Amino acid sequence: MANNYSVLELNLGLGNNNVGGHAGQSPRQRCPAPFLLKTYDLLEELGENIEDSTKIVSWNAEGTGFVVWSPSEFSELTLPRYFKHNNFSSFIRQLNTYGFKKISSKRWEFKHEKFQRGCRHMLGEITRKKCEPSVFPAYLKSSSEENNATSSTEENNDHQLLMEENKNLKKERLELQVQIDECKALEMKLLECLSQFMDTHQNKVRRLC
Amino acid sequence: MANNYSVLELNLGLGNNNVGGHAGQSPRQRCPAPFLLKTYDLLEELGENIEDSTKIVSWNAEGTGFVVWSPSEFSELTLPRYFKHNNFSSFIRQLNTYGFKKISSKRWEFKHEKFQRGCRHMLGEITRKKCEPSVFPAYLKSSSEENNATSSTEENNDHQLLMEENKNLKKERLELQVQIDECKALEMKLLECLSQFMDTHQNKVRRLC
DNA sequence: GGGAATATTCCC
DNA sequence: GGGAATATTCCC
Repeated sequence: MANNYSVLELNLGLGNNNVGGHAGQSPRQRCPAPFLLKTYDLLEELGENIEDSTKIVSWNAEGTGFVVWSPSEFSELTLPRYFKHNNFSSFIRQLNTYGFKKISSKRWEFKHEKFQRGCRHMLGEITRKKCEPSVFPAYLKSSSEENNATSSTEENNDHQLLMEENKNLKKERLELQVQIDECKALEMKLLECLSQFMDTHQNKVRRLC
Repeated sequence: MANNYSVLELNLGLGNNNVGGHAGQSPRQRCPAPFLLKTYDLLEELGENIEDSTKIVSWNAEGTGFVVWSPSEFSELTLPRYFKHNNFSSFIRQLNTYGFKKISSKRWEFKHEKFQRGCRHMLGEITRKKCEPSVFPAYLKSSSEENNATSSTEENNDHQLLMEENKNLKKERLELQVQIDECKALEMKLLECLSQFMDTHQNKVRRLC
């Protein structure tokens, strides 16, 4: 009773097939994130068992998205059966993380190009959004902390900024390294191309002489 | 029944007092992480209600650490009342994250200098371990975590290291940027070379015909 | 033990 | 919506 999600949890963590050697940008098939599988299954299962009048959540008419008809019931009843929480906002946060769009201001309807009825196999093409780092971001924003203006506040703040900057620098380093790798790959291709061209050319000239 | 942790969840997320402007390395008082509060409370509450013979988990005799006497019961019964899971290994992972040490090979006993019976107020001084990527090799790190090293010295040292790392990261960034520029320049040359070659080749062939 | 990915929460 | 901290999971 207490753990009525325990069975559902079994398919958690399959997402690790994602990370192996082919973690590139390829749109090829991968093991879908647990969140996507659960959300998809939830729609399929609820669609079967519940008649229209008591719909909590369902695919939209075209099957190109889904609608949460009753957020309160969805949160109370559906969410805890599939996830470790019962907060609608956490569910929305995940949708945003995976690039879903809210497509109506009047009802809770969401779409993702690769999330459609009957297309469970496409879920593997949906990826998490990545965060875009720039070295000097957030700390220009921070407005009102309860200013315990002590002598050490300034120092702490300084320290904070330094850590923030370091973190961003590390992110940036990673990105630069990726750029370099891509650059080198392109170089290789160009060189190959060039040498192949030279061979062809020589042969042609030889024949013509 | 199904959500018997719902009340306990109310104190989740108080940890946000942590993140504001003063989230530095300072050993000053902060709002303890939810994990620490829950683990502490769990020991206090269970200690009151359960007689020795059925102990699942308790403080050790000196109150300087705690013992999980029955991991299986602890996982099944205790964990889900305080956390969103019932996996002993996840609990251990959190202990490690917060710097607890397993201090016996014979039983599940854990200690953290700042985690002691009757000292709920010290929990705020326990921080998560941070991951520290390369730039700064381990040889400058202090070995023993348990030094009560005076606050200001530690802070200064930390700040020093941070600035050093920051400097190195910027240097490295510059080098990476140079690499990228070189790479791109080479690319350009290769492309030029290729196009020039193609021209020459065409001319030659034309002449030879 | 700890790295790293995903999940959940809180805040802007 | 999304940034960022903490929590949970899986893997080495």
